[in-house]
Amino acid sequence: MTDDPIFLKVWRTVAHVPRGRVATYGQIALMIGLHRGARTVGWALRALPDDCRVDGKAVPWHRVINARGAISDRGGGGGIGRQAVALRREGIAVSAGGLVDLGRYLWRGQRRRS
DNA sequence: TGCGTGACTTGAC
DNA sequence: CGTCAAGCCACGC
Repeated sequence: MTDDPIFLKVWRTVAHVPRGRVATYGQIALMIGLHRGARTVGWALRALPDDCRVDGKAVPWHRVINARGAISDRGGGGGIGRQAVALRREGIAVSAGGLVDLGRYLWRGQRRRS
């Protein structure tokens, strides 16, 4: 596991996010040991296969959003719309602008300093 | 070996 | 609440 590529760790960590909850890139980064690699997490998700499956497990990439609680704009492919729909489908309230209430849906309730 | 790139974060204005 | 700039990490060429 420690020898596995970063993106593999990211996928596995994301796969641990329970249904109906969301996690931020920074949070995922912290869990895999990258205290400042939120961008790397995004990079890893970008490399995620279309099947969204790793090691036979589905990777809920749609549960990963940025620290503002907004869906990242990956610039095309209509991905954000798809992600918003997927989140609502799990019972997560998503505003018209694609914003999610982190204080209510954030996984494990972990938050950074205020 | 070094530079550019990106689904990010945070602090300032 | 909106935009700007700087920082950080891993990967591909």
